[in-house]
Amino acid sequence: MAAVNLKQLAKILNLSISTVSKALRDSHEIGDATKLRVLAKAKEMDYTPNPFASGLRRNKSKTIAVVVPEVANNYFALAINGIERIAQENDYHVLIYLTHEDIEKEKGIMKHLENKRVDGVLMSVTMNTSNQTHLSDFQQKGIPIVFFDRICNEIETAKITTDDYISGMNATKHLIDNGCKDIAFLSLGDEISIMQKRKSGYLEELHKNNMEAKPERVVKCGNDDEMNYDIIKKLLSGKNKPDGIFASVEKLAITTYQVCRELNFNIPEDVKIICFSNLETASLLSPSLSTITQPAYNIGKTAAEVMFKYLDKNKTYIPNENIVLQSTLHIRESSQQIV
Amino acid sequence: MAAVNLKQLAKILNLSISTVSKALRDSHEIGDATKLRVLAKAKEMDYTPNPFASGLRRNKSKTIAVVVPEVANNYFALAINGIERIAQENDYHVLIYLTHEDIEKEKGIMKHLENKRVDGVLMSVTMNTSNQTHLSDFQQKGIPIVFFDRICNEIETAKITTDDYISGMNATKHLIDNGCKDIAFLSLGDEISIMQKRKSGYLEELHKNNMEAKPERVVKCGNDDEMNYDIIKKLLSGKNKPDGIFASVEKLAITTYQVCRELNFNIPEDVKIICFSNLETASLLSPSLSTITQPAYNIGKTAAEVMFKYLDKNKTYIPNENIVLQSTLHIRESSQQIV
DNA sequence: ACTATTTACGCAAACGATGTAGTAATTTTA
DNA sequence: TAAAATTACTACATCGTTTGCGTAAATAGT
Repeated sequence: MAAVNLKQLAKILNLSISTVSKALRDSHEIGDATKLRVLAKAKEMDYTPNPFASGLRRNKSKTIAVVVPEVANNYFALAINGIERIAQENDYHVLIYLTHEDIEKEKGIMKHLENKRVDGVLMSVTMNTSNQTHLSDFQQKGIPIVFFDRICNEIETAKITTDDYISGMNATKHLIDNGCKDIAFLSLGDEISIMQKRKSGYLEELHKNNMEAKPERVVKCGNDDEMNYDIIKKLLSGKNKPDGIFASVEKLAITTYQVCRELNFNIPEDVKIICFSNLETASLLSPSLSTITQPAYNIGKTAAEVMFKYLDKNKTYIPNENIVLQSTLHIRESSQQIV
Repeated sequence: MAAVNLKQLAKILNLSISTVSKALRDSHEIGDATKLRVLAKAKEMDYTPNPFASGLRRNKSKTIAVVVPEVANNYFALAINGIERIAQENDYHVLIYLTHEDIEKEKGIMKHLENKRVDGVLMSVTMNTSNQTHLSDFQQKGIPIVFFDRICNEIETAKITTDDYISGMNATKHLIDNGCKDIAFLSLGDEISIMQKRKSGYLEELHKNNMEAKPERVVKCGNDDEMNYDIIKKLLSGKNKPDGIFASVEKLAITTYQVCRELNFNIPEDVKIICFSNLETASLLSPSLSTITQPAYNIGKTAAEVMFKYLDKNKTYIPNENIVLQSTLHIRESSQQIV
C-alpha cells in the first residue's frame, strides 16, 4: 500500500539512508557487496524514488512539455508520437498542453510552466503568435524551448521545420503543370512563419511562370471551421473563381472538399486541389487528395532528440540551429489534369 | 532568471517564510493588510510556488496521466482533447503515455507511475491486456484509475464506455436490412471487453434474424497493418466471401477499403461496410463510409470529470460505476443497398 | 613501524513549501 | 481587573532525496 522510501529500506538493511541512496545510484563510495544487497532488497520491496523529493533536490523534473495547437490532427498526433518515443527512451515524461490556437491560452500555459515543472518545452506556436515576448520571457527563466514546424524566428534556439518554401513552389508548379491558370492560396492566418514560407513559395512559382499574383487570391482563413466554409464558398461561388487551390493546411482542404460537394463542383475538373496533409485516408477520398506530406513523426522525434542532446549536458541554452526535413509530394487525383 | 522562492520574498517583505506562505494561501491567520502586501509583491516578483516542494510536502502532484494505445487515432485524440480541457479547468497537468498496444510497455508505464508522480490515471488498455494484475497492483498503491472505452471489468473503479452491444446490434441490423446475407465481423484481438460487446451485439442480431453465426466469420485482426491487410485480403479473395463487413475499429475499415481497391471490388455493390469510427473524412471517402461514431470528446471529458470528482474529495478509492454514453449511427454509401 | 592513502560507510545540511505549535500583543469576557 | 480568548505573526519540524564532509578501518607506501 504505502510506498516504501529510503528510510524504511535503510532500516531494514541496517544501513544509513545515504548509504542506501548512494548504493542505488551506483556510487563508487559504496562497496560492491553492499550495493548488491541494497539493490536486491530495493527490488524486493518495490522501491522507486519519490520524484518530487529528487526533483526538488536535484532541480530536475525528468519531464518535458509539448505545447501544440491541437491533438486531433494527424500532423500533431504523429509528432507527439515521435516525441513520446524519444522521451520514453530517455526515461522522461511528457506533459501535453493544447492551445486551441488561442494566444492567451498559450501565454497562460507558459506561465504555468515557468516554475521548473519541466526541464524543457517542445512547441508549435498558435496561428496567432505574432508577439513572442511571453516566449522570450520564458527562456529567460532558464528553461529551453525547441520549436517544431510552427516556429518563432525571433527566439534563439533550435527549430525543426520542413522545406516549406520549396514545397510551396513544388505544389504550385504541379498545379500549373496541370493546367491551372488561376491558383488561390488558402492561408491559416498570416502571422506564422510556415505560412509566410509556403506563401512565398507559391508567389515565387507564380512569378517564375509569369503568372500574376493577385492579392485577393491569397485567402486568409482562420480557426473557425464554419467561417472557413463561408470564406471558401464565397471564393468558389463568384463567376471569377480560381481553377486551382493550394491549401496550406489539411483542414482547409477538407473544408474545400465539403464546399465543392455543396456547390456540385467536380474535383479536379472544375477546380484542382493540393494541400499540406498527413491524412492517412488521402488516397481513399473521392477524389483521392494530392498532398505535400511532412515527416511528422520524424519532426517530433528530431525535436525531442535535439532537446535531450542539451538536457543531457545540463545545458539550458540552446543556440540557434535550423534543422530542415523534407516533405514529399504525393500526386493523386485531386490535382491532376484529366487527359 | 533565477526563480524567486518564499525565502527571498520573505526577506524582501521583512516577514517570515511561513507568514508569506500563509498569506499566499489566504489563511485566516494573516491580517488583511499583510495579505495584500504579500500578494502584490509576489505578483511583482513573479513568484510561483515550486511544484516539487509543495508536491513533496502535500503529497499531491496536480497531475494526471493518460495511458492510451496510440494518439494518431481520431478517437483517442478527441478523448485526450476532452481530458485536457477538464484538466486545465481544474488546474491540473496531463502526462501522456502511449502503449502502442504493447502489454509489456503498459506494465512498464504503470510501474513508472507507481511512485506518486500522478494523482490519478485515465486509461484505455491495450488490445492484449487480458491479465490485469499490474493494474490491480497499481490500485493497491493508492492511486485511482478511471477506465474509458477499453475498460478492465475485473478492476473495481469507474468505467466510461459507450453502448457497444446495442451499437453492434444496430450496425449488424443495418447491414441485414440492406440485404447482407453473410456478414463478417473484424475484431481487434479478442481479449478486451469492447470487442466482446461489439461481437455479442453482432451475434445476437444474427440470431434474432435467424442467420447462422459461422465461427470463421469472426475474423481476429491485430495491431500490424500489413498482417491485417493479408487477413482481410484472404477473407475477401475466396469464392466463399462475405457480402457485408462490420469492422470493429476504424483502421480495419480503412484496410478493407484498401483491399477492395486492390481486388477491384465495388463498395457497396460487392461488399457493404460499416465500422466504428471517428474519422472526420468519413463522408468524403469513396464511397462515403458508414460509421458508428462514439462521442469521443465527451468520453474523455466524462472520464476526467469523474476522476476529479474523487480527487477533489481526496478519495483515492473510486467505487464501481459504469457510465455509458451513446454512439450514433451515420449511414452513408458504403453500407447501403443500391436501389 | 609509522605515516599516507584508499575504502566504505554515516552524519547532517540542504532543496522549497507547508502546517503545527508556539508567543507576544491586543481584545473580550466575567 | 484579572482571566480568557482572539489576532497576527514566527520558529521549527517535516516531506524524501541527494551530496559534501567527516571518520574509522583497511590498505599501501617509505
